[in-house]
Amino acid sequence: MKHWLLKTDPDTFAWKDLENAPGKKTIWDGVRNYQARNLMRDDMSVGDLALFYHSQSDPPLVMGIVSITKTGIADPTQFDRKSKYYDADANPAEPRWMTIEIGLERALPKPVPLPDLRVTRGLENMVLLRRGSRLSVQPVTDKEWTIVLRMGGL
DNA sequence: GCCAACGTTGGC
DNA sequence: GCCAACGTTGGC
Repeated sequence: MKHWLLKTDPDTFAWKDLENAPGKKTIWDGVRNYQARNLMRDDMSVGDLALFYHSQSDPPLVMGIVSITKTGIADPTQFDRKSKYYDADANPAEPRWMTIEIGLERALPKPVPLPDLRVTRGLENMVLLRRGSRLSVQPVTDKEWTIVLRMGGL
């Protein structure tokens, strides 16, 4: 089983939105970056776990744990003219933007602030902490996973 | 609000 | 194929 980190701007979709979603599940739509897409399409499996991270908050926080509940989903927003993620070049026969469905596993008892991650030994190479890192879907090593969960009170 | 870093677009 | 211009992300 692999571990991941999913970044989201809470103004767009927050942890509480996941808590309120039917079945506490959601399609992870709107990702428009090829590297992120490739990770979701090629490397994620049902049952993998991911950290749910709020960017653009003060401070940015790791909020909780989600699981990958479905893979190989064509992001419906690419075909939706009314969506801000609409892609005029997307072809329904060969969808460009593939995504996943996630389900809530559990909230971290203590959400972990980004500044704490930055000063924690063992996380020096975490993708999230790399300079200029903007990737919204990232791999997390087993070691990093264990450290972050412990910081979060698990 | 600022701005560095990054990804994409498009002219050549 | 190069690279300048542009738009976006996201920490601060």
